[in-house]
Amino acid sequence: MAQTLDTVFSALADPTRRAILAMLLEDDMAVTDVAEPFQISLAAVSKHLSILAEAGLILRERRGRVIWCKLEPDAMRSASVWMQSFGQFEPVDLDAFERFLEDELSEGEDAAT
Amino acid sequence: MAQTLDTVFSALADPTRRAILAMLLEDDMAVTDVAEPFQISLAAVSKHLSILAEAGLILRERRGRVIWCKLEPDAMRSASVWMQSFGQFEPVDLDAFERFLEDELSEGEDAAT
DNA sequence: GGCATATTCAACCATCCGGTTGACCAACGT
DNA sequence: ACGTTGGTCAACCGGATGGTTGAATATGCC
Repeated sequence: MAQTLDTVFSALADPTRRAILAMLLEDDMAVTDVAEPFQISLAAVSKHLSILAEAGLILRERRGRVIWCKLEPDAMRSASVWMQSFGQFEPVDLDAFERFLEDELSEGEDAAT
Repeated sequence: MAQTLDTVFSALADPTRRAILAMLLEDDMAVTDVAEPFQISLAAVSKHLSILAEAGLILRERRGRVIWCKLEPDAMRSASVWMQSFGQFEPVDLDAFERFLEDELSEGEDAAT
């Protein structure tokens, strides 16, 4: 969990990882379930999850033989503050967000195809 | 100016580039002046500027034999919206921002040393 | 024209990144 | 105890990234 601007921004720079975060926004998920919609190997997804965890963006917690992934959105705060300082963007537009999320999800899956 | 989440986030993932953006927040600058505080070659800085321009984060405009770099903070909007949607962060804390900026600047210069 | 200044281009290098595969370890069911 | 399921590790591969240097281009000055 280095959680520097470097690690956070570069974690967010990959579409697969952003898609994973969007999925985790819905609910906590097991690694295998996270991997399911993507075409890449489980090992590759596992690496992505490690990068997200290293950036502090998710937590992984073993329960039995399943490892549960949980979003840790607080890790984005410093990066968000950094970005916002560059322009006084209007408060979150949820409609716009929905659209982004959908684009992102399909993008992520396409990328994995 | 692709200006996708991919290009914006990966442009922001480099400390030198973030330092450059912070410098441009103060004022428009010529390429040579942007390069001055860094220890890396002018060519390297020029590449960083290309990446920032490609992400839509800056504009480069030739005036005489000098190329002026200008911040284009609007390019951060979609990325900012994306991030904010993950947690309802409080409105920008300017004090916190000042601190980040200073850290970033010294980081960037250290990184270049 | 000829020189200096501002910036990019091109080739090259080492390292990082995202992916793969196969071996490995852990925990559950029977 | 044994096989199965969940997940990571290790080695490898090709392509991107950040840096370098030296040549090339463009503009301004005398």
